[in-house]
Amino acid sequence: MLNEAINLEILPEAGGEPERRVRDRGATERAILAAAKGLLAEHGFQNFGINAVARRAGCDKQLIYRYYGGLDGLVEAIGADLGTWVKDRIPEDAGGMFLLTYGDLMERLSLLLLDALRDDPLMRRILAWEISENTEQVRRLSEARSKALALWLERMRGSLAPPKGVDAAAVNAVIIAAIQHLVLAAASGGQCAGLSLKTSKDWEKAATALKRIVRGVYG
Amino acid sequence: MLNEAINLEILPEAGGEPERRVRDRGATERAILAAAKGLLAEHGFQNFGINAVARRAGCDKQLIYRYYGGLDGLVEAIGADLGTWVKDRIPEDAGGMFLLTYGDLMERLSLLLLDALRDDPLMRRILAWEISENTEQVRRLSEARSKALALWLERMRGSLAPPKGVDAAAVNAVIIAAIQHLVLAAASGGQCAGLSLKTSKDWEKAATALKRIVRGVYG
DNA sequence: CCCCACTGTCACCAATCGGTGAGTAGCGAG
DNA sequence: CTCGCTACTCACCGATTGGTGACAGTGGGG
Repeated sequence: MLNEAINLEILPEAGGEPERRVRDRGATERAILAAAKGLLAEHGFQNFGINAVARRAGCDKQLIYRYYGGLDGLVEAIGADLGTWVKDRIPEDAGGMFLLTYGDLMERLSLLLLDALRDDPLMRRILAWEISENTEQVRRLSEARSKALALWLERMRGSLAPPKGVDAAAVNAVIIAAIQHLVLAAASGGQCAGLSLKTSKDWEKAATALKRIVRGVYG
Repeated sequence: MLNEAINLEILPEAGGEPERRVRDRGATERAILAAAKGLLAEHGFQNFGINAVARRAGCDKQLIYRYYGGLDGLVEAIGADLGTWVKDRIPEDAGGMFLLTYGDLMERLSLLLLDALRDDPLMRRILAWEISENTEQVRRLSEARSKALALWLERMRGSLAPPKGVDAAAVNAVIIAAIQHLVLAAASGGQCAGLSLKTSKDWEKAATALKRIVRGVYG
């Protein structure tokens, strides 16, 4: 009743807006995906639902069920999109750089990852989601993300080998953990463990500390 | 209607349970607080709401409004409780240990923090919450948590001074970030950046890597 | 031309949410 | 015993959730 009244009032002549949704499935699918990604990036997974996505995409939620098979399928589609993260973020000249030692490499990689995460809200939200929930939905997404990350690292690593006597896998995991948490904490609270992370000067300090740590283990 | 039916079916004789809630405000308040903490620890902040807490506490949600002024007040009460975290977790003999260098201290602190977080589900959930949302609710909680942590660190530090030429605050923040993220990732996905974190053997590897990192910066 | 598949819309469902106002039950003071 | 305070419960509110079935408009192929 109410909805009817509102629609009748708003729809017929909304000031020369696009008079009617064009019948273009592809465009609609893209709009839905974009809406989902935007919603996730801007507001996180808290109020992420069918209704919200449909509202933002400007279409009926029924279409989400039809085209993606529901939220799960939509999330999976986002995960598939995540594969492009690598090539969007990789500086292609990485191979041509003068990375003499494994320490050089890891220092550079750490800072690159830090910056990449720092200006990728969607990836951050997914990361946070991954940490807060453990549903099948999230697990799929997480898998896609971690695969993208692994690919990125692998590609950057090239032929450089880690120093012997160090469990590089474990050490790198710890370093990556630090980077991810720093970025997440900064994005939500502006600080981490008492260290403010707002201004670029703050970030310089953090980056310096990170470099020092990497150099400490890898020389 | 439905609720009525269910209540009539379950409440009157649930196998010799306490026949009736005793009129004891203090006990009820404690029950509510415990329910909230348990709910948060077990299922996270996702389905954390008035209804869920009241259901678990076995009382009407109205009481939560009356005694705590709603969810916000309840969360605040949880935050206040967090102050006790320190004395529950601190090995009191810490001052008597042979911590000769700042590196010794930080190594020990790192491992202690790692273990403390590893078996404190509530603290982990709060940490995750802190990272995923930025409401006033969470901010208060976060403040309480970070104060507890700071107190803990301060108490452990004693009179040992960090080495000169190192931004200890920043470096420690990075280390703490790493620890927190490792524990969070492990608790939700069982791994971090490809490093499995399930068995105690896995954790030994992580701890070794962490030690190596700490020693790398602080010698 | 008509028909049918496809795109999109709408109305409705049960369930749950946070929140509130009104009422009941028990205990202690007078 | 009665009164009144307090602990507690209940019934309801509007809003929103995920989900479904029926319908409308359109365009292309027979």
